[in-house]
Amino acid sequence: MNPVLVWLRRDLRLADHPALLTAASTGRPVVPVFVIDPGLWDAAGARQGRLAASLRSLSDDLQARYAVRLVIRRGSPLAVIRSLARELGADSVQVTAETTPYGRRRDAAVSSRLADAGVAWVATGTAYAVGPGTVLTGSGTPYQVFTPFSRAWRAHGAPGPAPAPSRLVGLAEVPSDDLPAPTLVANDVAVGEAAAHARWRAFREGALTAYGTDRDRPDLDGTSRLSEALKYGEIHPRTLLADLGRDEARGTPGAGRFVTELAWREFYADVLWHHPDSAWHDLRPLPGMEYDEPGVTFDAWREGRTGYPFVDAGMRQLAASGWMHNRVRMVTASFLVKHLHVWWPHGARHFMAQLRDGDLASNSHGWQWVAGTGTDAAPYFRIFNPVAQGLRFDPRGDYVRRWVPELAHLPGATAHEPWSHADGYAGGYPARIVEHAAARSEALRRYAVSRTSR
DNA sequence: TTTTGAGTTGTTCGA
DNA sequence: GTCGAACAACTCAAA
Repeated sequence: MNPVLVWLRRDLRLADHPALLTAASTGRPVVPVFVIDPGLWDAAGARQGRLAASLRSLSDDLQARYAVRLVIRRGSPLAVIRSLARELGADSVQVTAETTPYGRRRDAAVSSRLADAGVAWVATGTAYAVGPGTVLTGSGTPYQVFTPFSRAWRAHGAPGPAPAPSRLVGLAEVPSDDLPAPTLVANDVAVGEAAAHARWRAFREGALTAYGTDRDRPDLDGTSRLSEALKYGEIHPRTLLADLGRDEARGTPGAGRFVTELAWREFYADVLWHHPDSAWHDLRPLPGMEYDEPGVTFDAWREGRTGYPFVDAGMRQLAASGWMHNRVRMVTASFLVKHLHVWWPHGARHFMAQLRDGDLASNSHGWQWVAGTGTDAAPYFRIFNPVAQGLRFDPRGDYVRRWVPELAHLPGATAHEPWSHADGYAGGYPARIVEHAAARSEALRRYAVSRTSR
C-alpha cells in the first residue's frame, strides 16, 4: 500500500487535526514529516529553540501513542517533499493549508511540482477557526474594519473539534535527520500539545473570569499565555472556541472577551491573506510622513534603556524570555513609532526576531494599528504616555522591578518615575533619551504634515 | 445610489 | 481633584 505523507508545519499536534485525520482515514501507512527549511529556519530567531522543543514533544507523542516516528528532513521543501514522496512511493501529501505570503508561494510551488510527478496534494483546514478569505461582506468584498468582521466571523461559526486519530500506522525504517536542539528560556511556558491543553484548562478554571480587566495587567498572570501554542498549532482555536461557547452559555464573564481576542487573530490573518504585501509595507501609507532612520535611540529601545521604566521592562522581558505582555507590546511599539519617529517595520522585524510566539499577521498588523497605517488604525492623536500607561497597568511597580533591576530599590509605583525620587538613579538606571511632551508634539506635527499632503 | 451610524486598547487641557 | 471636551476627518458596511 502506498503510504500517505503528512507534511506538518504550523500544526504540531495530534488532536483536532483534520489533515492528520484525513490521512488516517485512508487506512494506509502515514509518514509525518517536518521539513527544516533553511530559509525559514535562519529567519526564525528566538523561535528556533521553541520550535525544536515542540517538535520533540510531538515526536514523543507520536511514538507513545501510535509507535509512529516523526521524520525530520533538512532542506528546501521543493526538493525534499518530492524526493521523500518518491523515496517512499507516496502518492499523496496531506497538509494543513498555509495562509501566509511565503507559505502560499511555497505550497503552490511544491504542489505543482508534485502534480508533475503524479503525487496528489490535499490541503485540509488552516490554522484558523475560519479560513482566511472566507468571511466576506454582503457585497463579497473583504472586511476592512474589525467590528463588522468579528460579527460576521462569529455568525459564520466553526466546526467542533475532532479527536485525535484512534489509530495510525507508520512505516518502518524511514531515514530521518536529527531533531534540532530545543532551548528553554527564562519565564518559559511548558511546550507541547499536552501542556497547551493543561494551560488552557488551568486558565479556564482560573484567570478567565477576570480576563476582561486582568488581561491588561503585565504584573499579573492574567492571560492564557497560549500565543506560542497557537503559533505552532499545539492547540487549535476551534478547540478553544468550543469550550468558550460553553463558558459563554454559562455566563462566564471573561469568555466573550477571549473570543474577541481570537477574532483579532483571525481578522489579521484575513487581512494578510487579502494583502500579502502588508506584512512589511504600509497597508495605507501616510503620504509625506517623515520618519527617522534607526540610530542610537533605536538601539536604546531594543536594549531596554530608553529611561522609561515601563518601556524598558517590556523590551527586557522580550530579550530575556522571548515573550512580552500584549499591553506592553502596544506601549513599546507606540514609543518607537511616536516618540522615536521610526517606521514600524524596523520595530516589527525586531519583534519577529525575538518573539517565541512571533506570528507574521498579528505582529505586522498590530504594529500597523499602532502606526496608523493599517486597517482600522488608531487615531493619529492617540499617543501612549509611557509613564501613565505604567502607572495604570502596573500600579504597584512589580512588573518594572521584576525586569529592570536598577529600579528594584524603588518602592511601589515610584519605580515608574525614578526622576521624582531622591535616589531614583542610585541603581544606575539611564536617563530618559527623549522628553515625552516634546516627542509627542513632534509626532503630532509629523502626522499633521502627512494629513495635509493627503 | 445615497445615506447613515459607527469605528479596541488615549492624553491633555481647562473649567 | 474631577470631568467633559477636544484632538479630525475619513472610510467602511449595511440599509
